[in-house]
Amino acid sequence: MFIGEYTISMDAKGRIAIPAKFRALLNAAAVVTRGLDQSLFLYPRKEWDVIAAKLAALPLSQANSRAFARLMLAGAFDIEPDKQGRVMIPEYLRKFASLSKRIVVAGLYDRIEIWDEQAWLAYKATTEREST
Amino acid sequence: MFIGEYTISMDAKGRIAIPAKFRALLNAAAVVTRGLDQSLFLYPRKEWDVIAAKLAALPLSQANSRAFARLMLAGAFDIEPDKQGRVMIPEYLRKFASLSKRIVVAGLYDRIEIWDEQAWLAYKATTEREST
DNA sequence: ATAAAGGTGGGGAAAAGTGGGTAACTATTT
DNA sequence: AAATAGTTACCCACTTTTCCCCACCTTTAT
Repeated sequence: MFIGEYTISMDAKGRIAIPAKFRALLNAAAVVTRGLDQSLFLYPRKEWDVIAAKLAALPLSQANSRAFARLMLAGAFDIEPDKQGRVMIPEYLRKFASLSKRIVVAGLYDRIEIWDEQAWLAYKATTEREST
Repeated sequence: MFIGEYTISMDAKGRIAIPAKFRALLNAAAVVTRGLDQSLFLYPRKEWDVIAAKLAALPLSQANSRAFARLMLAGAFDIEPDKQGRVMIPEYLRKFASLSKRIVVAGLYDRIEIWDEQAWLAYKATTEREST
């Protein structure tokens, strides 16, 4: 199970080092895709296969579920860590999540989310404010 | 069952020594999370698994339940005691509970709470005043 | 009173994270 | 088809963090 939040940095080449705790659970094969709230979702290959099947099964009749499925399926990208355990995030996904140097990687049970630090802090601040 | 209240200290490396009475009940696997009122909750692995499964089952499509699950899951952290029975509290959780050197660890039936001593004393003072 | 167990502090080795040079590979252009 | 430019990934070097281990101090139990 993925839990916890880590602040790491993305280098000039668009590489990020997946935290060691997560790396162990990915067995060297994962899929990144566009997520919700300006974040990226990263799934282990096996999980992704299940998710993709579910997305494909969503009713075509509803505009919002169709849009959601399209967002995630079309944006998906296979990644493999290099020998140092780092992964390359493709340019279009970096742009989608407006990733800059400081990145937050969060474990959310069956997936990992990748955020720009600023966006993450802003998101946390607003949700904390709302829930009090 | 966790009972009792202990005052211990956190060292410069962010480590705290879980009281021996509690350590026995954790069987070397636990999860810390953001608690209520500026405290942290520490659950044995089994207890946590139940909570996490519930959080993961919340609908991803709804913004508020998504936010709740995010904060709770990303805020959680797997801890393993070192050979001396101490655990490292990650920086973001230390900050969340404003932990400084003096720490209070309290047993609350199925979980352990971790407080900064000042916050604990302040909390106790107000609740005692209110209940008389 | 003495021994044993629990708590505290810190040095140092190992692991994780970071940055950048360079070779290999792809694609595009002439 | 060859040349060039651009991208990818392997490798090395360096910094930071984590964790193991030892030493010592305090408390509890016999």
